[in-house]
Amino acid sequence: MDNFLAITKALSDANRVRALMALRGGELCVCQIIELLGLAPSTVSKHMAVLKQAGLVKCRKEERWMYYRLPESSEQPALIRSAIDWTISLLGNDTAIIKDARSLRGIVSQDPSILCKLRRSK
Amino acid sequence: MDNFLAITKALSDANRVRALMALRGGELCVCQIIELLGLAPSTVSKHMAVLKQAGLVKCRKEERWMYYRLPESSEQPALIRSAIDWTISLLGNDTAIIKDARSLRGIVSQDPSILCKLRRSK
DNA sequence: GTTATGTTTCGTCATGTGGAAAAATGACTG
DNA sequence: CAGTCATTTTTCCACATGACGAAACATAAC
Repeated sequence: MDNFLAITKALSDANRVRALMALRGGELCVCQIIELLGLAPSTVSKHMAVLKQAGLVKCRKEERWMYYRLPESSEQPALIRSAIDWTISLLGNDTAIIKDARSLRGIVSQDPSILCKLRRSK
Repeated sequence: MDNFLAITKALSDANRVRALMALRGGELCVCQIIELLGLAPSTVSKHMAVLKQAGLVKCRKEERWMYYRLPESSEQPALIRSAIDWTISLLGNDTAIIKDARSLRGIVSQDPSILCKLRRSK
């Protein structure tokens, strides 16, 4: 029950769901998710921690950057796979999610360091 | 997205999930759900309203009693059916849910009016 | 040591959960 | 048929939790 509630709570916020769905195309750096959602770094960091706590995402640190990704099949309990599949099946055609996928194409085409520079200069 | 979030929010509270799962065996009167959850009537009423708003339950009023039930196939959009099936598949074997199913057998064996009388005398 | 990236801490505001009391609705009774 | 009782919902309030950003902190590259 606790695992289930951790998942449904993690999925009950629009920004977290957007971040989760954005990872369908592969891992993303935190600064790329910040750019996608348009939120403060601290807020995005906490959202990702909630998703991670629920088991819905994994992360790895490479040099300066923290990358988040969907768990691979091998590290995916049935509960998690089922939740992600369910979410994708219900939101794959959602307007906001499709819009995010479009803006992501622009975001991932740039190097993370450029995104960070641009954000600092705002 | 809004429908999805209404569902995940409704499913992110243990008492609401317990109430939803309790309806698997058929419709229940509010006073039976009050007995099952051990919460105040006003609290249970609000929980059921959240589930109803999300489309996860339907209700009908008969005489003094309000009965809640899972939506039938005919009145079940794919989004809802998928959510309920998903919840059942993940929680059907949950300890707390099984315990609830057991205590429900005692609760439904009594007439609703007896339950209400007992509660008032507490 | 300085700069860059992300997280943690802190404070604020909004939302959620809970119960008591009042209100709404339906049934019963003298 | 006015009045009471029974059941559920609505309203009100207290308290807890959650979302957000700014600033301080941690960690890694240069």
